[in-house]
Formats: sequence, structure tokens, C-alpha cells
Amino acid sequence: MSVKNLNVAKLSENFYTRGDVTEIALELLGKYIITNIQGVITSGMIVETEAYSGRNDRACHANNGNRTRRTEVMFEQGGKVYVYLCYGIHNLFNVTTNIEGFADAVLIRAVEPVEGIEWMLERRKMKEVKPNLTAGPGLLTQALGISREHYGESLLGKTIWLENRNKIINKVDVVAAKRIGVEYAKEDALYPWRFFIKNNKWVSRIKIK
DNA sequence: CTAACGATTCGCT
DNA sequence: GCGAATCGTTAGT
Repeated sequence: MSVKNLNVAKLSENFYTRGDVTEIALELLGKYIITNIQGVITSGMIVETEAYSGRNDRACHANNGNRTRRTEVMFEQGGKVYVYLCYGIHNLFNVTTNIEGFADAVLIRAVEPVEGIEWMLERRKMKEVKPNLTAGPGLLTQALGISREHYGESLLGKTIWLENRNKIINKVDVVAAKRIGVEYAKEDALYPWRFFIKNNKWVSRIKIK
């Protein structure tokens, strides 16, 4: 048995194929995302997520069977990478969940930098470590080197994956709030499906309107 | 083919 | 706090 890996486990298929996307979004807090982009390894601890349901959720791109080239991957079995371009500028990273035909996903909104911080600084063209390195959905993808090239890849592979490193997040330190920037979803925008770690400085700064 | 619109971020005030 | 940036996706002609 490898001692070094005793407390580290890549999240497996049965983590992603479960049916309760809000529960998964909550459980992803404190998990780690690791990328190996052409041999460059960077990682971060997830501190903010949002759940999107393929059924009865007008905020979800794949809502109620809206199957298009962009949303196709969400209809596959969970455990895949869904990256899309937002506002013509930013790549947003989601992990797909649920079984084939059920198009659920979790948007990763913020991570706390862990490994490869020098590479993250370079990718973000920054000189010092501060929250806008990775505290936002369009920022962490830059820092971790994730883009639409990775659309559809398996999270069980060797490029992008998640790990459980036995970090415990106490439920009392988690906040559930409504999701950001989805007002077009009408009443569905009010669901408390955004989860973040209370008082964590790596949670995204949200725009006040 | 055309046009409207983002699951956001940054710089300037 | 406010508005610009910027382009793929989508739905409609």
C-alpha cells in the first residue's frame, strides 16, 4: 500500500452519478481540483459552488431537455467537464452529475490556491497572491489552465480531476444563498443553490446592483 | 443569415 | 458604483 496516498482519493464515478445535484454541490466544498496541463500541475481547494438542475431550473442551460451542441455533454453520464464561454470572454468550469439523460451540473465558482501558485500567477499575469487570482468562476479557470479545449473530458482521466484530501468542512461554516447572475431564470433564480465557505477570503466578490 | 444576449471581470470615477 | 469588453450560442427570419 502506498503510504503517501493514504489520505488522498480521486473522486470516482459513483460520486458524480448520484441524483441530488444540490447535495453534490455542497459536498464539493473542501474538495480539491487538480489540473495537469502538459505536465504543469496546479490545484485549489473548492470554496464556492452552484448547483444547476436539468429539470425545472430555468437557470440551467440544459433545462427540460434543451439539448444543443453546447449542452450535449450534460446529458451524458456524470463525471465530465462542461466548460462554456461566458460574456464572450470567460471560460466557466462545471462538473456534470447524475446518470445519462439527466443533465445536472455544478459550477465551480471559486477555489483557494494550493499547488503550482507560481504557474497560476503567470497565467493570470499577476505578481502577488491576492483573491482575484482564483476567487471567481472566470478567474479560477485561467489560473488552473482550463478552457473549452477540455469540454467533454472525463474527470476520471489525467488532465482535470477532483480529490478528497479529507478536509472537513463543518456544516455551520457553509452558507447557502441564491445563485449569482441568473435573474433571467425568474423564480428559479431564488433557489438557495449557491454554497460557499463562510468567511473564506477566496469566495468570489459578487457585483452589487 | 442576423441579432440579441449572457452562470463575468476589470478599469475608471 | 458603473459601463465596456467580446464572441459563441441560440432562436428566429
